[in-house]
Amino acid sequence: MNYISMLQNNNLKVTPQRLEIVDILYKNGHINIDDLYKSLQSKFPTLSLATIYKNIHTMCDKLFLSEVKIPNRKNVYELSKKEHSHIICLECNIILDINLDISRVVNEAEEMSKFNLSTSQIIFNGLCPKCSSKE
Amino acid sequence: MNYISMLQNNNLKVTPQRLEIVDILYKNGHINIDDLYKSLQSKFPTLSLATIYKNIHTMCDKLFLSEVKIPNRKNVYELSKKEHSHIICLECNIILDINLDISRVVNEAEEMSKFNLSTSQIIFNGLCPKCSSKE
DNA sequence: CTAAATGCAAAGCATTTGCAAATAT
DNA sequence: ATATTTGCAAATGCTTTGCATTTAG
Repeated sequence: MNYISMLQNNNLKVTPQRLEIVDILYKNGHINIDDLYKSLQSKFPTLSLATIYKNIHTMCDKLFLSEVKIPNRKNVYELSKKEHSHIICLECNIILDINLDISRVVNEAEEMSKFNLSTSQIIFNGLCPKCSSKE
Repeated sequence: MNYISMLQNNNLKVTPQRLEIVDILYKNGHINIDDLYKSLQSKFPTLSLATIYKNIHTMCDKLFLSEVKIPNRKNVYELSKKEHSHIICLECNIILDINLDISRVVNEAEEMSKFNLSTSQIIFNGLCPKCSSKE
């Protein structure tokens, strides 16, 4: 699906700033506000942080962006997609998506807690292959 | 293990403020800075937020407190214990600990990613039994 | 042409810092 | 007696708001 219709479907005007924000998110996967700001500076020298905050929040409200809260780190944002887990290298800080079958664990959690579960967040921390081999 | 030796073992002086903070954490399980502040007001009318922040951070640094980052909520703190997951009611906001066997999922994540995993955070969202029955 | 978005400056919160006074050991 | 901790006030930093100007549709 292309960014333009994604914005239009949500009654958001297609501005160059928004297109670039979405493009950066698409290419980077996960990015925090400051890095996003830095990435946008060259293309939009006058762009303000306020614009980024406003856009990130409207897009999160429209549910096509998601906020990811990672321990000891600034929040990062990603384009919403099928529920997935995150895996983070404690050395080089790379963040990857990973699709796991967690149904067993969810079922166990429901049985134990008697909760009716709807969503979950899973973050794994460790060392990526490159950083592992350097130790 | 008692709070006093927990503080002493970490070269922290045993002040009434610290004892009460730890006691509240022990009784509440999970609490955010503001609620902690409110809970302490009656016992310590002059206690300042700065003291809470300083203490929470030194205790987190000493690793006997842990910060839990929950989507759409303020960070909460808990006494460190065996790794466990959290389960949160979207209706009444209660936060519970749950001990699950996640070894299969961790193994699968390691195989798929080739990461060397050390820790993980898992948060489940849903409705608790009480809130489920009200719907 | 109109409603929405941008960008600036100011305001608002949450958190941290500096420092004098109080306290634990 | 000394080093640490507390609590205040000020400072910092991140995020939001208000508003005039610009832009998309």
